[in-house]
Amino acid sequence: MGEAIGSAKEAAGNELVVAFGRFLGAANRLEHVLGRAIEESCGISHLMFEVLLILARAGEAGLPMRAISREQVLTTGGVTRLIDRMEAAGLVARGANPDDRRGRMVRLTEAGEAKAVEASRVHVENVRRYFLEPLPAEHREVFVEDLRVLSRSAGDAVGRLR
Amino acid sequence: MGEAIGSAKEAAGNELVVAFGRFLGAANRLEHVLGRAIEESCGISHLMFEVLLILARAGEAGLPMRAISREQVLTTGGVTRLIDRMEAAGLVARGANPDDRRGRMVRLTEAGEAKAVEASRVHVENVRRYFLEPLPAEHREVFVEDLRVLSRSAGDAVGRLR
DNA sequence: CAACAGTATCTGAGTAGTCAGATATTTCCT
DNA sequence: AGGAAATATCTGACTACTCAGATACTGTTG
Repeated sequence: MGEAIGSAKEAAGNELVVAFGRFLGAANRLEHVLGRAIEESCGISHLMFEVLLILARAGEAGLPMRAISREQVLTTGGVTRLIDRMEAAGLVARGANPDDRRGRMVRLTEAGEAKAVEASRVHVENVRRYFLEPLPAEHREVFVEDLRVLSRSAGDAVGRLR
Repeated sequence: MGEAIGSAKEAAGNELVVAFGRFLGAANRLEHVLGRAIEESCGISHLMFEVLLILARAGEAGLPMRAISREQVLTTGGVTRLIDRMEAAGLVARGANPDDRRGRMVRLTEAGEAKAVEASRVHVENVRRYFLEPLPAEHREVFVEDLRVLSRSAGDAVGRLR
């Protein structure tokens, strides 16, 4: 029975597909534990952290909700509820969208900005300490470029798939 | 305010950390849509698919539940419930563990094996079509090795972080 | 071997997402 | 302008996880 799977993979795929599968799993687990780490030291979920970063980039005026659901792996309903919680926690504020009265703008509060900075520090530090520094030295340079290509290719694939 | 984040990242990190962050997000989204694709064409969730593969590798005797929660991003409680559903769907069966009467063994049913093969085909085909084939030709070869290093490094990081 | 710490699984309660449908507003077409 | 189709957000009902605590067994240690 193991053979059945093995041969299905052999027939349709190759080394690369298998390596890719393992790799996606590993990346996922890593993001998972990095998210946990932020949660424990900063008290915000991984998704909240991503939203804080998105809003920090957006500046003073903030963004409509829809912009957040587009950048995230979250439905619009999920964004509504996530922003509800972040608003309750004082990290963001909702306001009217002057250009479109269906929509609303979300922007960081002061506390939200502070939390974004704090969580970024923790996150960057974790990535460095637990992933980058232990990386075999001969790979560190090569990876910058590969990571870019991988990110872009993965993004393209996501676009094609949905 | 965008500056605050920017400089926090600059201070603690570098190109690599930023590239890495974008990349992790992209990998995650990709796994997410690949999971969706399987769900739509095979009627099983992403996690069920992973469990099917794990059990297919394990062979006739199956595995104790604990082995599954170790390979997955799932708590033991989550595994109990996932296996409950898979059992209800006829994909796996639970049995006694002769070596340890606290635990139970989980193994694939015939239907589970068939589903594993079916879902593997779909998944491999999706990875090839949407990710690998569009990959710039000059990267395809290089990546096999890099993916391995990345998978291992990510796995190590996960181990260190938790 | 009795007690106790440890491990495997299950379960009740709580939380965070999904989906589908409601509402308000905009956009586009004629 | 008038009305249909599209879009932005919110909500109720549902699902699938987590956490903590219960139960049952195992392994260790004095």
